[in-house]
Amino acid sequence: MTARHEEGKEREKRPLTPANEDYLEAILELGGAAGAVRLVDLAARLGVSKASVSGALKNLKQAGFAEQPFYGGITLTGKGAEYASGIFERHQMLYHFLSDVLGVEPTRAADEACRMEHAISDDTLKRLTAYLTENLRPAAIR
Amino acid sequence: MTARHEEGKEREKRPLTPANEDYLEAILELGGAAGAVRLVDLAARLGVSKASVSGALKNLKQAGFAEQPFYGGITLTGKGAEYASGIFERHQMLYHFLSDVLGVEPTRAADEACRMEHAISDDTLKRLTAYLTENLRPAAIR
DNA sequence: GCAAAATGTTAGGCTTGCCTTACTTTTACT
DNA sequence: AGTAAAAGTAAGGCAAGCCTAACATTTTGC
Repeated sequence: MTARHEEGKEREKRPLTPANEDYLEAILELGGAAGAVRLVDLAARLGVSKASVSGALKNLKQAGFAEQPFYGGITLTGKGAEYASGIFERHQMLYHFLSDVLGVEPTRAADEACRMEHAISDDTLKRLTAYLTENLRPAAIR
Repeated sequence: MTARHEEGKEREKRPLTPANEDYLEAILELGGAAGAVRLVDLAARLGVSKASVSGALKNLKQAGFAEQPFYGGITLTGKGAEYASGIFERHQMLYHFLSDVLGVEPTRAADEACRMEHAISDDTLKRLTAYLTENLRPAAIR
């Protein structure tokens, strides 16, 4: 969308929009890597309408990240689970950094982690994880 | 826009959209706190069309962040300069962390800092700054 | 001082994401 | 089995941001 952040070269493309990444992440969180989730629960979790979930799900299914064999049975494909785990991990690491290291208030930390998790690359995630593991080990890695 | 990140309570509202924040930041970077900037240069800097800048500028002027007394003379108001500085500082600190602390490659670090700078609160900025200043002082604070 | 080049603005469109309202389909309970 | 509740889909809208093309204005450079 945004032209100013031109993905000119091969700047580690993201196949999914931030919103879609959120949906994927929520499926993982509600159902685990294999469990089935209901559309209605996703809507409640994300605070959006059923219609929004339905629409987003269409993309995820087409792109091969999710499946829905019958009424209510939304699951992740292998590819989807892997992708979702990546997002989830970004969230955890950012939350950990904000909350445990910087001391940001939990609610705020969660909120900000949610918005940053779509911005960092695999490379940065790896480095952040290493940094947090090596340099500081407060609380536990969650 | 997004409902899922409900700004329900008083969750430190941001008066400007991320895009508008980018415009403001670019005005600061091109012209300094007081210097005048041309629309065309903003467009080039941000990689968008003149029309997009013109449109965004209308908001910024109406909201009292920018002024344009004559052809090409785009400047920041006091309020605008302050706001822009805040965004700029977020960018600097995030870049510093990514690049100097985590060792992320400069181009990538700049890119990711750009996208995270709209997500962090004043409080987090303060904490991040303190953390970087106290715990690590690699290279210089830039 | 006047035409050409540079600059800025308007109008009209497209995409993404989200919402509401009104269906349809499935499940669940008696 | 048959109806009420729950779940899912479709249609129509809205706002943010961006684009192009056409138009208006201002500088510039003979």
